[in-house]
Amino acid sequence: MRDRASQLELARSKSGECACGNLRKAARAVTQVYDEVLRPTGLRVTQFGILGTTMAMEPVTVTRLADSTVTDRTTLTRNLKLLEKRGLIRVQMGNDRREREVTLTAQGREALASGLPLWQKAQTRVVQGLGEERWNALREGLSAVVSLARAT
Amino acid sequence: MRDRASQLELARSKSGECACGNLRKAARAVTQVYDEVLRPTGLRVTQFGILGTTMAMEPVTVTRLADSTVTDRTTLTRNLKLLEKRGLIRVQMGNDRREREVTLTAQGREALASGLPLWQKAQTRVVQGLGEERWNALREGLSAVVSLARAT
DNA sequence: GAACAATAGGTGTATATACTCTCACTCATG
DNA sequence: CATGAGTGAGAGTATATACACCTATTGTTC
Repeated sequence: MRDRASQLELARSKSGECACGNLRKAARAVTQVYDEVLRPTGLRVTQFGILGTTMAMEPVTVTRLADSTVTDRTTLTRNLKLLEKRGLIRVQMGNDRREREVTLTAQGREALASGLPLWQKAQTRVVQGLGEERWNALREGLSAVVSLARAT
Repeated sequence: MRDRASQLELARSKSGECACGNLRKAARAVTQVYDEVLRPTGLRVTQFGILGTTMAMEPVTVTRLADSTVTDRTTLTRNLKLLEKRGLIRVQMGNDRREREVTLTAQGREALASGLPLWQKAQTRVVQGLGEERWNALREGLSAVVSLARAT
């Protein structure tokens, strides 16, 4: 059963089981819901999320923010640049001059506060659609997956 | 309690709860595991997944493949182009000349078969790390999320 | 205190993703 | 069969993502 043909049969039968594929698929699907709802704000869910996390951690360095969101540091650098260009965040040198400290601007806080009801709308749609119980289970599963992947 | 300050307090407290943010975070984390393991094949998990899905559905049109993977059609077009350039798939005109039919090449089947053990390694790491039971619950939750998002 | 390791960050390049717009083709309808 | 609606696909543009490599600063060790 180790010949090429049976390997291919195996691949065919397993093509829908990939943990990564299923996670990415769900992320794409849900991203479209949130992006659609957030559209009036001119922000995507990724950007809105960075604003929220920054709010919760500020002042915060690029690396700490990247760790917290499980994003590559260089990815975050580029995402931050877009928000900075729009005047929603400030990125300035820290005491340790290797570090950059990220903070929200007044405009950024405004954008976050005014987008919150829209975010809540999308969130409610998903959470109620799943049901609280299922949502809690999913949330826990996602959290476990992240820990597991990071530990590797 | 509807003033700006309390809105911001709310945003701060909810910044970790976002369904979309959590899904995307988990997808990033797991993608790194799979991409790392698949590295010897020169394929990323996205590409490997497209090969697998194509295998299961071939011959398949671009739109049907896009629907099945919950990917925007234009995204898939670009992903397919990379695989075509490497000679792993063939994209040719269908009987309905608007359609493009995607099939695996011999080289594509070879890549899929030879990458399968590596994929299995990553998959096992995640599934066993979570435990079968939790993994099944997660899988079901992801599936529900996709249905829900698509229905919108 | 000079040399080197360690840490924080950015650039170049490549893939992944989706929206808008456009083109090509098919089909239904008169 | 002409014409317009509907369908399948690609191009232009912009964001999201990460790896390899690089620079600047800090800390450590002799």
